[in-house]
Amino acid sequence: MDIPPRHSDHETHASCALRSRGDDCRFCGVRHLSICQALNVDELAQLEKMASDSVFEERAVLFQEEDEVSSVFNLTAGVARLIRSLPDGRRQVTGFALPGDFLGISLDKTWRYSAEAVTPLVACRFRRSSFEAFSEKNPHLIKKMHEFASQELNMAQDHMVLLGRLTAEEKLASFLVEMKKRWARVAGHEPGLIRLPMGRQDIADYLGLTIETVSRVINQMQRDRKLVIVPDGVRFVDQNYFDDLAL
Amino acid sequence: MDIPPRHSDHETHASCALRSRGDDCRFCGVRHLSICQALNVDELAQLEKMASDSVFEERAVLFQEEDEVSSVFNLTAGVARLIRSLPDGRRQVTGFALPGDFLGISLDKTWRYSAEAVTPLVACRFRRSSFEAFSEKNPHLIKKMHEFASQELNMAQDHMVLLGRLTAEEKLASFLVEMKKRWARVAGHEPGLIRLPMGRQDIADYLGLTIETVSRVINQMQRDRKLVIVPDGVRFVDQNYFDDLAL
DNA sequence: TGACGCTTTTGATCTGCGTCAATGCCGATG
DNA sequence: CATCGGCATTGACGCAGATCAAAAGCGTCA
Repeated sequence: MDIPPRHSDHETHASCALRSRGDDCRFCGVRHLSICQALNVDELAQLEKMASDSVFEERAVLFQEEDEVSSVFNLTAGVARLIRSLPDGRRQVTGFALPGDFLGISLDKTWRYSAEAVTPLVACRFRRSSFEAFSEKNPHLIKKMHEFASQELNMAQDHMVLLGRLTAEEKLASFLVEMKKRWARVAGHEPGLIRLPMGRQDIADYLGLTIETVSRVINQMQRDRKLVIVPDGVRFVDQNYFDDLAL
Repeated sequence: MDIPPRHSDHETHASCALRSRGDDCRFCGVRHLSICQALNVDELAQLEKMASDSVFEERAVLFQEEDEVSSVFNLTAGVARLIRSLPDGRRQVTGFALPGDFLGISLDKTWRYSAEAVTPLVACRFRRSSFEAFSEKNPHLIKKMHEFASQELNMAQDHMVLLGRLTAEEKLASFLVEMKKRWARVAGHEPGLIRLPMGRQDIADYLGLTIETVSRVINQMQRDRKLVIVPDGVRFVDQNYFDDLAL
């Protein structure tokens, strides 16, 4: 793959290979998953004029907690971790963003979390000011954003139950079932494989556990023939076991 | 006035004494706190025609998880707990609703959590169908609802950090600081008093702890002269202690 | 006034998961 | 191919908070 010249830190602009949206929003692979589903072809064409594809390499920082929101992002390829940090270094991963997910749904002035690329990723980027102006003129886009935010709120509440009331084994089972469901929505995934591109530490910080506990529980599940660990993820052997344990 | 079906034997209709909105939304005590702040007097008058005050007594159930959303509520007086339950009885309190809070912001078809009155409470009630129709015609109301949902999402993410990464002492400190801030916005609160109308079990289920731990930590704080426990709440003695510990 | 029911507090003990430490694994690099 | 650095795994041990149990407080009611 050819690597384009860098513009800032680890960010680059889209080359053909990683270009997911392509040159035409109408043929965007995540259009039906993303907030763009609210738009007709005309509106899509208008929005496209404001968009620029951005490519981030692994570990690149999309934005930091407290930063001003100068751009919002529509993820088209790759995975990002969303992080809240405490002054002493403790971290909570509040979520993982997958293709089709929108970052900046709240239209707040500053980011309340950081986002980092877990894998190389591509995002459709809008300047906040342009995007906000466009949404002002398209109430049904606001409505769609509200639907997406509501969905996120529901997921956040699910996650509160997980963090507050589940055991380590239940947390892992819920996480794996969640990832299985979410990958199933993404075009081009291999059914059966549950991709886990994030490291054990990210999983631990997502589930309110330590890396050691995550490792122990997953490996115990493998020993008990509930799953097999494969490169880049896991495969379920005993789906019922997971369905019974998961939230 | 046409009233939607009741969910609970404990529900009654508003009497003068508990009536908070009164007969005129323009003079509503929580108007400036609630989504109604998005509306001008004309719109307010229209919305008022669709509203009915509902009074719930302590422990009354406003609605249950999985129920169809037939009404949405704008809390005008009192406190509610919002609960997600697991099949085996474990509970997570996902939040406490205070005056000015809106229940039903997501416009989902079914409730994702239950709501129960912690104190006697009054809510301005709208049939979902009417409210949704009204919001369709008033895009700036949708925008305001989106702002409120975004704010809730931020609070939910804060709470994930609390549940996943704070110690019991830090959780209690954060909770008390949060309640102090939230009561400060409600008209008629006594400054200095942090009202805790919810029981220890509710606090425990909110913080992902047991009732015993909540009791022990609060009483230890009192022994250490960080706060004093008073009827219906606590008072801070050492504000710095709480500011340092809280999220 | 005393008995009842419910919530809170307090004490004793237990345990799930964290902490600390070592080892293993694997891809990158010279 | 050997070395290195980052991540994952595994084991031994400790502790924060859960569990179990009992007592104390407190509002209600006959």
